[in-house]
Formats: sequence, C-alpha cells, structure tokens
Amino acid sequence: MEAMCGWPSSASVSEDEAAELRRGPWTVDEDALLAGYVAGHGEGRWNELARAAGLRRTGKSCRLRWLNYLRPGVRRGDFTAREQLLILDLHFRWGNRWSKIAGHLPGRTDNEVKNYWRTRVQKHAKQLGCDVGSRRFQDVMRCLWMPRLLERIYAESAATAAVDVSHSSASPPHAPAQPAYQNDAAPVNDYARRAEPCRSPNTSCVTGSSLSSEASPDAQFLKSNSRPTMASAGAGWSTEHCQYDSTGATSATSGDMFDGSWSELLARASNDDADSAGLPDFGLGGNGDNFWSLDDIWLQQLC
DNA sequence: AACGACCCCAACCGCCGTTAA
DNA sequence: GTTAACGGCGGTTGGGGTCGT
Repeated sequence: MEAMCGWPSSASVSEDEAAELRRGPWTVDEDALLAGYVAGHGEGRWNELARAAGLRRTGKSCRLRWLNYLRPGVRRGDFTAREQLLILDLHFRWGNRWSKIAGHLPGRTDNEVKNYWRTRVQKHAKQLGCDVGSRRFQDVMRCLWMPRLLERIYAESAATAAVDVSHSSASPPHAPAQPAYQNDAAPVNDYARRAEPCRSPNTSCVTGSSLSSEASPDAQFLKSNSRPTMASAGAGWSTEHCQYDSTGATSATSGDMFDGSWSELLARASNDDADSAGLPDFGLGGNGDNFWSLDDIWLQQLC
C-alpha cells in the first residue's frame, strides 16, 4: 500500500511534491511523526505542518488523520445506546449535519457518526424496503427503535444504580453537572420505563403532529403511550412539536427547538438524576447494536 | 480450504466559506 | 474587489475483514 500518487486538489504543492505525496492507510511511523509534531507545535496550518514534519502527505490528509484518529480523547468502538439515541434524535432535527451531531457526542467524530448512519441505519431502512428519509422509516425509528434504546439505557442504569447502592459507603462525591449532551448519566427513574414501544409497525404515522382525531387505533395507542412519556420527563412534550419537512429532517413548530425531543428527554433525565445515583459514563457502555436490532423488533412486531 | 458476497470504516474527493494579501 | 490558500464539511470509495456456501 505504498503507492505514490499526486493529489491534484492539494493546493500549494508543486508537481514534484505532488508526485511524492503518499496516499492510503497511514503507517505507525507516520502516526508517530504527526502526533509528535502536533504535540510540540499544536494543531492548524496543516499544509505547513505536513512539510515541516516531513510527512509526505497533504495538509488535508494530516488534519483528517489527526482529528479522526490521533487526537486525544477520540473514542473508538461501538456506539453506546445513549449515543445511538442521540444520533437518531439529532439527525431527525438536523439531517446530515454530521459535524454538528458529532459535536454532541464527546470523543466521536463526524466520520464515525456518518459511517454509523450509513452502515447501520440505512441498512435497516433498506431491509424494510423504504428510504431512510421516508416517513415510514422515521416512524419506525421514533416509535420502535428509540423507545427501545431508552429502555435499554434505563435497564443499564438501573443495574448500575443497584450496584452503586450496594457500595454506597464507598461512593465518591458526585461530579458537577456537565452540559446536557455531554453528560451521559442515565435516567434511573421511570422515564425510560414509561417509554413504551409502539405496538404496531404498520401505522403510517406515529408522530404527535400527525395524529389526528381520526387516527387509527394503532395511532391512538401510540399517541396515548408516547405523550405521557414525554410529559413525565418534564420535557414539555407537545403533539404539535415535530413535523417532518421534505428533506426528512424535523423542525420545531413551537417553542424551544429542543422541546420534547428524545435527546432532551435523555439529557433531562440524566440531569435530574445526576445527584441521586452513581451513573455510568459514556465509556462504560461498550454496546454494539447487537443488544437490540431493528431486525429483532421488526420480527417481534410482526409475530 | 477456497471462493464469492457482503459489510464496515478509514481515507479520499469535491465543494464551499473564510481570510489574508 | 479579486484571488489564492486554507480549513471544514458531507458524499463517496476502496480495501480488508467476515460470513456463508
């Protein structure tokens, strides 16, 4: 994998320099060179950095390698249930704003979030025979997938709390509350437990905004089950809250844009309990999406 | 064991906005 | 006002790994 190749898009390099630029996977030596140079000189001015460090890479390549792999604090591995819930919710609101979404997932990069979406979420949409931006798939996520994630988060945190109670005498003082999205403290009350999953995947619409008085029994069931969940979380849930626009993203139609969202539900639940229990950090999850898959829930709903 | 299909993810590509000369 | 350099972002791809036959 040592092929040398020019990179026409790279600016400020001569043809000779471009001809010597390396592409492809980074070697251990290159990583060490880049990490060492950044440690000593800081980030930024990537083209200059690449030359000064003796890396035969473009500045862009160096920047990408640093941000996605070498930067301290970069988390790798499977997304936790909380992270998955945040991704789903934030994507509802912002669409493919990967960098913005990743900004709310400490240690995660936009590339990782993007890959997760494309490999996991879009795969499920494909399996269901619908587009990932379709109303149907969004309904499935919002009414089946996300409640399950919340249930999982609750179950994990409850188990953790039980362990903490048994060791309460040794518990350290609680850390100060962190910003909502960076606080991965889990809900240990009944928020998640009340987030009953919808019972039917066949409903064509499960969002509050579209549940009319003529809604099907399924939809009525969904409405009656989802609303108390949000209300109990104090999230100001409104059935008028979300509407899907043509791009598949949601937009707030009243009040704060975070009002009534899944992520806020998670965040508020986390904050509410920040002083009441020992709570896991982001790094303690380690779950893949194997703990629960859309395949499983889909089969459960159909059977 | 060999092969092909599929999956996942690191890295690349192209575009756009910002900034400084 | 213009332009080049640069950084950032979202889309795309290629190759290694895994799984099934």
